[in-house]
Amino acid sequence: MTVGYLPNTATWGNASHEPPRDGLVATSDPVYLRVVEDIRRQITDGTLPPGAPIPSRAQLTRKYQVGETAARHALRVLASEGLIIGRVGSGHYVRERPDLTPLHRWRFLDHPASFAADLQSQGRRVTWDWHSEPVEAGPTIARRLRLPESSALTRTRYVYRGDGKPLQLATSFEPREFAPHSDDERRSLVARLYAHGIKVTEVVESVHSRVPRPAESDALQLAAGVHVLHIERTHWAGDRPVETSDIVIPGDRFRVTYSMPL
Amino acid sequence: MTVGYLPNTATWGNASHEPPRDGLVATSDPVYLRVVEDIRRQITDGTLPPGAPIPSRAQLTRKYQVGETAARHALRVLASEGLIIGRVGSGHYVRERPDLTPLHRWRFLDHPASFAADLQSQGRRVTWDWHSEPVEAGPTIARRLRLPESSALTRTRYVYRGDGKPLQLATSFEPREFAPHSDDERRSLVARLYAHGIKVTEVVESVHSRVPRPAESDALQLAAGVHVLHIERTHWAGDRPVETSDIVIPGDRFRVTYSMPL
DNA sequence: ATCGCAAAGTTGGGGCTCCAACGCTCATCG
DNA sequence: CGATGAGCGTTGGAGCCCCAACTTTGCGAT
Repeated sequence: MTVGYLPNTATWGNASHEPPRDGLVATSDPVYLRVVEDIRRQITDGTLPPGAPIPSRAQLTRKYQVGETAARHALRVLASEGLIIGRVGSGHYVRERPDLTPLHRWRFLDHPASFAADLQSQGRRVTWDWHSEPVEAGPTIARRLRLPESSALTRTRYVYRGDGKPLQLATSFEPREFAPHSDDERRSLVARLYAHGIKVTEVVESVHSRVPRPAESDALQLAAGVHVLHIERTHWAGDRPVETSDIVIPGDRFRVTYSMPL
Repeated sequence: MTVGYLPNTATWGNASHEPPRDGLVATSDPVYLRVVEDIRRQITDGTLPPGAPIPSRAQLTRKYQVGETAARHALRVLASEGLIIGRVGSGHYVRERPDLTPLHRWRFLDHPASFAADLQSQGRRVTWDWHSEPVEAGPTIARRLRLPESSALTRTRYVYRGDGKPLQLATSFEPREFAPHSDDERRSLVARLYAHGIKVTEVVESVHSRVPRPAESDALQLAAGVHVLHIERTHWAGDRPVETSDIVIPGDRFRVTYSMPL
């Protein structure tokens, strides 16, 4: 069935065909954008509340008089924007966006796991495990710790979980001579360094957003399209960096807050 | 790891064609993912440096023995991740990612435009303009300022530009009676409030990452797939919030840094 | 040696179709 | 009355094709 190809009515110039027909024209060039914009508007202005079903591909083609490709493309764009989420066999729905749990970075500053402490203070059960191993600094970390690239460091990787689900990854780098040897020593970085005659005076954090690396996406069980917040934290003793770590958290579930007294 | 799925023998029977042929098979479920993962790996490990050309659709179909749809889909995914960028008529290229300019949020705390001050201290020319208008608080801002929803506020929208290009959007909300009436008053929020007998004691910032709203994407001239960093900043006088603003910056060009003394 | 132009290649918008895995609903059977 | 299963609808992967707008390249003419 379906022999030869039909003319394929106007891919580009559908000038003469129909009068505007749909409310305000807008005539925005790509057809799928008309669909995207219309649905996006309905989501942001609340016409379609979280959980509401989005018309299916078939329905969209009818409603907006577009081909299946366009309908499909529109849905994919909205999904990659995180506005809707598709469930196979069921349909697309307006994404319930979990409200962003605040992480109060300035409290619990010297705590074995400030992250866990903060969440626990919010009544969540947080567990974590870690793994330490000796490494060489390498270019990036060497620059951050102002050490030669071949410096002997201890790298500790942490995985934090809330009620089983992974919430945060952290990787800490510190000169090997400072590394903790017991669980007790691990408790406080500041106390540990103090025992070596080093007084930590300042903690600097640098926050940026990026696409998760595949391993992170995997470890944090991230949905497609969600970014991560990457916090580079460095402990300083005067003008000397003594420890640095990379903290990675799902961008769709957390916000980090900082308080600065005047 | 490795969640693993089912066999998935070629959907539309070209089953018998050729033997695996390509290095380690991996057989990861969707075909397009094989392409995505391979290219992503090459980009992240530096095999494909920034600016390097990505094989075209046609070349990908040959190289990976996939259909055009899959090749296309792979490229779209990589583009929406911000790893590559497509130029019509030319090809796809590994995205040059501008290194992240740090914004030192704790310096210049009470400056008319801490943002501009920071960048100017880095030797950039920053200009900005603003527009004020009276508004009602509305649910969100009312909560942030702990005021009734119908409170009379002044909203000021700022657009900051560096060498002409837009870099940051900011929207500030403050009770109408505190709003500046002259350029001079605008200079310092803290001084202005002090004139009303209010002593700002603390600035709290909450950082999260999200997809830009269309208007923001437009105003900041964002490429597809880049997120924004959204900073909610509130000035507090004791336990009373006196001003709050939303600061939006391109997530692919900036990082925000905070310093916390111990 | 340089200019101009045509051919070839590439992206991005669209179109159509097939199919597997899965969800939902409803009627039928025990 | 409750469980079960068939059928329909929906997503998502995949394939193929057409075309407009644009870049790049290489060739031939000046």
